Amino acid sequence: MMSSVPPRRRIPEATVARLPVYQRSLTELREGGVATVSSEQLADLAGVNAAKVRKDLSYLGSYGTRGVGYEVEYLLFQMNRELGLSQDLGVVIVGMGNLGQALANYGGFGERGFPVGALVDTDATKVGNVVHGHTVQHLDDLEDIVGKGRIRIGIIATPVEAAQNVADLLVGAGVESILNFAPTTVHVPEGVTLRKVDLALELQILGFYQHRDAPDAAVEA
Amino acid sequence: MMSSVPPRRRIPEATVARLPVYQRSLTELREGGVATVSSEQLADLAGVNAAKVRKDLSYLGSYGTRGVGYEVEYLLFQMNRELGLSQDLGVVIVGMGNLGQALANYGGFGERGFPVGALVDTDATKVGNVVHGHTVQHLDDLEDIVGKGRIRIGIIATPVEAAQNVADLLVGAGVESILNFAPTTVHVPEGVTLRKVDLALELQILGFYQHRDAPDAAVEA
DNA sequence: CGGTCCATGTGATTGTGAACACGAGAACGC
DNA sequence: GCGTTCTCGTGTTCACAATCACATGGACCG
Ligand SMILES: NC(=O)c1ccc[n+]([C@@H]2O[C@H](COP(=O)([O-])OP(=O)(O)OC[C@H]3O[C@@H](n4cnc5c(N)ncnc54)[C@H](O)[C@@H]3O)[C@@H](O)[C@H]2O)c1
Ligand SMILES: NC(=O)c1ccc[n+]([C@@H]2O[C@H](COP(=O)([O-])OP(=O)(O)OC[C@H]3O[C@@H](n4cnc5c(N)ncnc54)[C@H](O)[C@@H]3O)[C@@H](O)[C@H]2O)c1
Repeated sequence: MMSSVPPRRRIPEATVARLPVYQRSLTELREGGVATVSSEQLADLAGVNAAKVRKDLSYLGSYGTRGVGYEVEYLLFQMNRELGLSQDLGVVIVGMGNLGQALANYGGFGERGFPVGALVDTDATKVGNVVHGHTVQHLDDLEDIVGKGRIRIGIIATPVEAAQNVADLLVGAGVESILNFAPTTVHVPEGVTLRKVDLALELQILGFYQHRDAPDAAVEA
Repeated sequence: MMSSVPPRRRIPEATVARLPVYQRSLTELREGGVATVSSEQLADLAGVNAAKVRKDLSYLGSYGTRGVGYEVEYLLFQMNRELGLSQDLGVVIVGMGNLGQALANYGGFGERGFPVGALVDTDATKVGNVVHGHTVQHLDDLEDIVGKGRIRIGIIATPVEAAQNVADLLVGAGVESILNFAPTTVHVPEGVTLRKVDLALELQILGFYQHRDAPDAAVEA
């Protein structure tokens, strides 16, 4: 059959990054029993300006009502469809150290459509442990784990030295999206989406602006 | 005396976000005993292209040698100066749950010039505990903690409900930079820099592209 | 049923960052 | 000391994102 969703205009990357924020705000509104919302209200909740909200939402289609606003329920449905929330994408976390365990214990991923399907490590003292209901498995079994567990996304929470190797193994096992927490550059083949989260880097950016705004503070002992 | 550092051109935000990546790569090169590096080599290490590296570095000044490359040691010195690494900025982590503890146990922040100076929570069963050498203190004492500890940056690792309140308290205590991990929008007054890290949002972005590239996978049960 | 109101949706404009191409200039060999 | 070679530094061009401004069209009232 034909594709049921006609290929709308391509959605700009910057907009894609904001859609989940709107989605979160809309979900809160729905919980609160709010039926309709204006672009201005939504902008305030999401921390952006109203014009941007309207432009962003327009990429999804014309789901608002002029003079009134957007119906929360309907807009949320359309957004979830566009974001692909209709299907859950299983996640494997590689590296069960401080960070990996915190991530594994966090319930927020499953709630948002990303159930943690498997946990992996190489350390013999960690393999076999149960974390948040999942038994930690060995990296050597990654291919099986990913294949059988319908895993679509990999999270790298290993030390820097192992990151590239783990990424290669994830790709080899069929994972198409990777989120990397190790503070290093990893390369992936085309077709695989990689995003990185570097917490120390975030602090450095904050530090830069603080330094810039008050450079003389450095003088003070 | 006059300002020793003449106000060079304003550095674009996108460049600021990349400088720490270069810095990290340069540090690795220095460890490896490499004396000079070309923009192309550095680009490869940082995962960007050579032209961007040159442009970015040019905002710091002309520290390269044409036909040769950049002297690692000297460039690193200049970069650290620009990034303000000469002075350490103390960090307070608010919320000692899964994530907060993982952050507190992480040694990478101190190494990069951001020593964790204090840990804070409200839960009576957590206050008084020692995590990674720091005694967890109560949120009520935040103002004292920030003032006496020369804390300049606050990290919010509390549940969503508490995030805005904690941010307000941090600002009230004199913190000028905040890194927020709670998946919610928090507002801060002008003059305070806020950055957010939303891990579920990162997964949603990955999920979007995966959904887009293979939308029919949704059909498959 | 016509008029008014009001927030959306979107073309136009402005601003910012990425990519490109090439001139500038330092090292090195002859 | 001259020419060659190599890589930086940067002006220019192109692409994309933010912002603006207003026409559009549905809702609602009388
Ligand atoms: N903990 C934090 O808050 C934090 C913050 C920022 C960045 N990071 C980064 O996240 C990564 C993990 O940090 P952490 O504090 O959890 O470190 P950690 O040392 O506590 O844990 C690392 C885990 O990875 C496992 N491991 C090592 N090699 C592996 C491999 N090849 N395959 C699978 N597992 C492997 C180890 O056995 C260990 O359990 C590091 O790269 C760190 O720089 C952590
Ligand atoms: N754990 C993760 O991997 C993870 C991932 C993504 C996002 N987050 C977000 O990070 C935040 C923390 O997550 P978590 O898993 O550590 O939660 P958690 O429930 O384990 O810990 C929250 C901690 O904050 C403390 N707290 C509550 N109110 C406080 C207040 N007003 N002041 C100070 N402390 C307070 C609690 O006592 C608790 O110790 C949440 O907003 C969560 O959504 C966590």
